[in-house]
Amino acid sequence: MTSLTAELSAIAGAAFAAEGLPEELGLVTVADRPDLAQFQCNGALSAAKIAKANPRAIAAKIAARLRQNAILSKVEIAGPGFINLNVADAALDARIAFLCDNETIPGTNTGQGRTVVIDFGGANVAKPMHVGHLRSSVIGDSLQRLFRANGWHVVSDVHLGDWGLQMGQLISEIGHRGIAPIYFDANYTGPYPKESPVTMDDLEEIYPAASAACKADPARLEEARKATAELQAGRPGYRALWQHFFDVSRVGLEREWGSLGIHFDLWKGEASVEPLIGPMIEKLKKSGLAVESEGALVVQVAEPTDKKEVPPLILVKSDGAVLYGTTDLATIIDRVKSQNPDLILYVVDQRQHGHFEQVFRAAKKAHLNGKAELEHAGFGTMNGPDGKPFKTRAGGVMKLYDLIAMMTAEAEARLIEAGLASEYPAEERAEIARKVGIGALKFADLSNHRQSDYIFDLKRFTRFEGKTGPYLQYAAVRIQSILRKAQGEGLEPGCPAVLSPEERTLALHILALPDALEAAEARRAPNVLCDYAFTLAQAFSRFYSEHHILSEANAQLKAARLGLCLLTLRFLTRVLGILGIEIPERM
RNA sequence: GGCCCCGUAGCUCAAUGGAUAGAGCAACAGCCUUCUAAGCUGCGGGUUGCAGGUUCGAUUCCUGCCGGGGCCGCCA
Repeated sequence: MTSLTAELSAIAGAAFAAEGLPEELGLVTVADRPDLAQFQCNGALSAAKIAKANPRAIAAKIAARLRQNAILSKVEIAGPGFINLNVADAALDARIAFLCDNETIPGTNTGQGRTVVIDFGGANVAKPMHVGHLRSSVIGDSLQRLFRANGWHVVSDVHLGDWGLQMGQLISEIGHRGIAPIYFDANYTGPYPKESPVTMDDLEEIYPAASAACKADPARLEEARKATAELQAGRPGYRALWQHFFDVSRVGLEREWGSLGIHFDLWKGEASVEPLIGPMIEKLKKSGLAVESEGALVVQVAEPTDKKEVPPLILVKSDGAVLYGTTDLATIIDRVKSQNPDLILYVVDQRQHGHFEQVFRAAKKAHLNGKAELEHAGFGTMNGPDGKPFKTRAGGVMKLYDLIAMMTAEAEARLIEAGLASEYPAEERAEIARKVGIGALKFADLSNHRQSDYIFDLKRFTRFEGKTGPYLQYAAVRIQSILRKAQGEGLEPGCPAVLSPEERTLALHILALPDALEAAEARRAPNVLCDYAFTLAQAFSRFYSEHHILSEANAQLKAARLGLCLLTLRFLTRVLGILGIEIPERM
């Protein structure tokens, strides 16, 4: 599906070219002034600079050429040289008819089969997911859906944190507690029990205790460091214990992400690239990139042009253990080898920007990244009402599970409060509340600009009025309801025709989907799609309040309007789907 | 101290260098014997932190300052 703006840009581009001007000047966008026109082209203004000519004179020449084209019903010059354009209703009808005849799900093909690896999720083994994981999960998932819609081959990888100091902390804590002495017996080499000595619940208690112990006692921290290094060096008991942590955690994490409708293609982690680390370090040493500094092995990544001080990337600590920069580097090697991607996208907290800069520089210096662009798509934090990162009332970190439960409960309270879904079976109402609660949370998160922080506001997010997830879900549900009723009356949706201003605005917005998809991809910005979905729902609401559909006497007109309902529903469902938001059957 | 991000309506947030800076919430005034009023229509609301610069044109790009957040070698 190509957008109207793309079609018009091509037409205007040809006109500029015919005047001996750059074709790119023909870029046509949706008008900033809907009161004046549907579309605009600002190329004459830029052309004036290039050709050192009067912009209005250039605009006049372009306009004369554009008027030859039947797709345009209006071509006007305004202000210093804006070219304002309207598209003929017949042209709109033709394009809408094409969409109705084709069941293909609208998307674009900016990807053209290129491969992108998207690294998101950011969870750690043995640690419950908390609110800090929400944004990476929700934004990352939306981006993987978006890139797929745009014709990319997407490989999503959860890249679990499973190889750092926290593993050593857990191991040494378990050693202290004497829970499973067999794993600590240096003389015993296996086999080890198949059953994990700890459950996920155990780990959730043990990890904070281990972390606190290390904070309070330097000796314990030293122990944890030693255990980490030994784990990485391959001590069998520790490896076996580690495998139990991983397996137990994965079950819990899959359930948790599953409840959010989020899935990963790969469940790799830092540890999975462990076999690549040794050879990588050898190679870096040989090439002279890896050098010793203050007892550690590092790669210098500072550039003479740097304004700031860029610290070296540490590959191996003085105690022999590796850091996440090391595994990140090895992971690039793994991904290039197994996927040969064109792009690797890291959906990780903005605060780690410096870290990725180091890793990317090191990777490029060592030519590890193949043909892949390396890009950090950072995001801001979800804050509490005080503007500081979100905490529970007690001041602790809120678990993601609890946050979702809170959203769902609030959504159900709102449903009951509004007297909705009250006659539905309790089970269905709970399912609606789940979809609405999660939809509210995702939409609130995604509608903010990715890089900025935002304030969590339970009441505002779950509101059914305004720019919220529930409003959009409701808009879709309402259309579904009309179509169901129509079906009950034996009515078939027909091909829409643009007859009224409301229908025209709605049709124009439907045809603008590719622009939204492309802009969202280019900026890695789901909020663009949130805007699109909201504006689409608003345009539909205006159409809906202006034209009664089922009571329309003219059968042909009724079918045409039902067709517009169906098309709007398809597009709304599609966009919400890319945002990872489900629509209930009814509400 | 150095560097990065942010500062837009009362509140929460948008806006590839373009016209009169937009939404939502809140306030006010209308619209339901008809498809779910969780909606629609109308109405206000701004020195885009401050001061310069580049440009025909700046919320956007550059410089400085003020304010908030973050990062700055052996955690992730």
